[in-house]
Amino acid sequence: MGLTIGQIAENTGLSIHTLRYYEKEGIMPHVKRNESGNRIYEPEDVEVLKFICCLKETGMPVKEIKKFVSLLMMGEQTIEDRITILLRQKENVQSQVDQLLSYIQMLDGKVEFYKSILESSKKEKRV
Amino acid sequence: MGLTIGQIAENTGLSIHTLRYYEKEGIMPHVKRNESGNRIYEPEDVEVLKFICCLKETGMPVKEIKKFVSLLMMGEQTIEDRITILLRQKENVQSQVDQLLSYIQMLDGKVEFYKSILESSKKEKRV
DNA sequence: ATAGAGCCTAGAGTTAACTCTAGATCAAGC
DNA sequence: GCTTGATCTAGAGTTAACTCTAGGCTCTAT
Repeated sequence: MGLTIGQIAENTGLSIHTLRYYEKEGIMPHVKRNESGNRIYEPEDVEVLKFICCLKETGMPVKEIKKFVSLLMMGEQTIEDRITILLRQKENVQSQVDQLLSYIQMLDGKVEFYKSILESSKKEKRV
Repeated sequence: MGLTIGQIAENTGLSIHTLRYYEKEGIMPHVKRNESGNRIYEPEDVEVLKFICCLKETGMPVKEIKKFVSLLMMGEQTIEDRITILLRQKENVQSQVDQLLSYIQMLDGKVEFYKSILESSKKEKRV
């Protein structure tokens, strides 16, 4: 068993092109092939892919993801390095969240400002 | 009074090139010039620029920022449209935040998993 | 009056991350 | 046996958002 590239594209939202690109670039470890050379994704490949998407979506550049994946493929002696990378990434994401929350404040402030302009122009018309 | 492009670059962190590019692309309204043709940024320009940075940092593409800025320049009759855009952007940012928080969970989960591997390999050595 | 700093424009170049194309294989169904 | 649909590779093309270059002003300090 295992899924074809088309099925994976379907249920990750990534395109087939992107999946092949990820593999070519070493962002995704090599995936097994069947007799006719087609990629077959096993459940653990799907897991890895999802985690890679997490790294990507939180803004880790492809080059660094590549580094992380190469640690992955080197086995258990790289676990401490992987922890270090992930903890740094987590801090990173946390400060992104803080930034975004302050931008929400800013957007809100502007909306309120605009609303107050609308209010006062309504009053003017009423006068 | 007013600030030069170099001073603005200094205190926004944007490069001089980027500031000119923003103006050329209509992302930033036209800035006044002095007698010798150099840009002079007034406090209100700085305000607008900061807000543009907020839109950009929250993921609004340059094309849409452009649209927003053109509404800005059309005056008060576009305020309702601006509110609509900003509220949509706010929702947008809120769901980014939610996403990021769930990714933090995921990173944490992986770190814990790695730590448990380290723990159990320590025990093995001790045995 | 000249050297240097900071500014100008137009337009070319770069980078990251895809995205697509061409030409080929291969298994399944009519 | 032939078409259709999914897959393959290598490599070219695209897009967004800058980033830089060349060649040219203008003000200030020596």
